[in-house]
Amino acid sequence: MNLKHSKQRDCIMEFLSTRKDHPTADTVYMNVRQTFPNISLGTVYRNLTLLADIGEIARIRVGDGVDHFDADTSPHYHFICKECGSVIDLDMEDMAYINETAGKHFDGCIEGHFTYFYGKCGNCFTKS
Amino acid sequence: MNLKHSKQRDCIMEFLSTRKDHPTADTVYMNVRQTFPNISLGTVYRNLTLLADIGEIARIRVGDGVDHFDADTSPHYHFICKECGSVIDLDMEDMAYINETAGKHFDGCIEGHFTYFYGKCGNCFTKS
DNA sequence: ACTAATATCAGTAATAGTTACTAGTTTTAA
DNA sequence: TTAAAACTAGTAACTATTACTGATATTAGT
Repeated sequence: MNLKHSKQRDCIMEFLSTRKDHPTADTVYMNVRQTFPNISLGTVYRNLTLLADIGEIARIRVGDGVDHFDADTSPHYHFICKECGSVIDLDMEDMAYINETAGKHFDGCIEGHFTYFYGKCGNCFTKS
Repeated sequence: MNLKHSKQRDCIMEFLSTRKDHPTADTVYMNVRQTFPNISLGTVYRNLTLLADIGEIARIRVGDGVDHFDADTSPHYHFICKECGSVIDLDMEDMAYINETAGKHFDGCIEGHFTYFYGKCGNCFTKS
């Protein structure tokens, strides 16, 4: 896969870098349109997929049926607010050790885990 | 929500109880059609959603873009095989304590977590 | 710089999974 | 027995995503 430079892709990447809230493809689309009014949603999807494939960004699936994207590819856990749906980074150590807990009575090979936490974010918690 | 009895729902529930492999709505549909050849896919979805809402079954989202369903509603973790995609129950203790680990530097309220493990299942592991 | 190869684009159509609508059928409480 | 309401099959609609198409932009080699 021989990459060529693309202004649209740069713009998508740059936008994602400014955000810590793990936007969806649609949010990226809305924002990138301020720079490229004619950009296609397909282009956004194609580039997000491409960037995720080459490891520049991370695709995050939190079970809400929509893919979220994160320019921070360092391993970290996420929190999803049940009220407002926002996806927030958690500051906590890696839990690789739970893979061994899981593997104790399992005959296959456990390579890793996906974990996300849910509840109420700071904002929604103080409101209620 | 006042429930009425329904043969179709019974059949769906009964089929799910016989399976430990967390079928998708489509798999349920295919199998229930052997008893109700004219059952509608919509009916299957509606009843799976209803049963999940009242807590009779669990809806499992493992990030493959398809909802899986489980008649075993006791809390337990799942393993997803990267090769064959099968969803397998894990025999391991609950890890409620990781909620506190996650909450240490977080200002909201952590109520729970979703975790699933991935790798190669026993079958696919011995094959390779 | 020029050109050819090809990655990329915008626009649109197609797909998959799921939910919503509709008119007719079952279930069940009175 | 009956009538309200939950349920059904069939179908249309919806959402998120991917695939297709002909035109455009990028880039390596001259």
